[in-house]
Amino acid sequence: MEDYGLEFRKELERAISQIPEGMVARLTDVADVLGDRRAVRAIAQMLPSTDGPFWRVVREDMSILNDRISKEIEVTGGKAKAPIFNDFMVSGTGILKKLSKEREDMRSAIDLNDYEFETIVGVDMAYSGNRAIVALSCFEISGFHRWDEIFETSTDFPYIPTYLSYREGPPILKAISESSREIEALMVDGNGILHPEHLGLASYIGIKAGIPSIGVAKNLLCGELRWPDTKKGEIVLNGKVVGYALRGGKAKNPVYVSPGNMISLEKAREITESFMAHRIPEPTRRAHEVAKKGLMRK
DNA sequence: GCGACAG
DNA sequence: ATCTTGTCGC
Repeated sequence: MEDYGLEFRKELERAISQIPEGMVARLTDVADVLGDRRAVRAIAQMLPSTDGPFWRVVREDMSILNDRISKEIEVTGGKAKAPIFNDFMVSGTGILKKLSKEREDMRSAIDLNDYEFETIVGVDMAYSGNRAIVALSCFEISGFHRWDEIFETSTDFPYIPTYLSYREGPPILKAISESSREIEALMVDGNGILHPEHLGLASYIGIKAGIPSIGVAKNLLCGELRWPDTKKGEIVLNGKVVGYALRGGKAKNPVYVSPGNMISLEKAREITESFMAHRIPEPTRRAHEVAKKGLMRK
């Protein structure tokens, strides 16, 4: 499978290794080298296990991330007193720019027409360190539960807002291809076309697997929310309705539904609504439980 | 300066 | 996503 996790790490190490002794580099500048400022948190988290002088990376306000830098330069009040290095030599535009373009090219493959299916499979993941569990829970459209399956994998790509496809996409696609069951359609934990580039995890998986998919997220990633009535809200992005906010059961907070692939906005909403006895629709809800339990045993 | 940022 | 105690409500 695409090993973007390793590529991400290698690119980070290549950048860090260029920071000379006596200087520091800003986290945001390092993130820019990799292609997207949104990766700052992921990078900050990865730094301690990165080959090279990772301690020379500082925050925007010059506050240090690692004590080891105080042995090389002056640190006052937790802030580094050293010139900022930002003359990175880079071969390309950064891995995240490349991945962003990959999604942009995939966008034309999204099909928002309706296709028939009698069952839908909820997908979710649970993590424990490097260990990752993918759970699939199949339901009939009528609401009847058919089966559950779990797969053990791993993920190296970090969580970066808007790049979830590269963290959870490969493990999920692997599980789908390894499954011996018939998988007609998917309900994914994450967004479909409700995404800055109109291509979230649900669309990514739906396209790669070639089946209908619906995205259901617990938090709003982007877009503007409009509530014509109290039960259903429209999510507008770039002047278009790309999804709905739905409230299920006695829940105060809504979930955000958007079509992934091979389904219309309205059918994605209708199917999701039919599974909303609780806040989280049943397929995804059950997959979440199954994944969590799968992590426990063994 | 403040808000926003799927899992 | 994960780390985590008690607490409020049905």
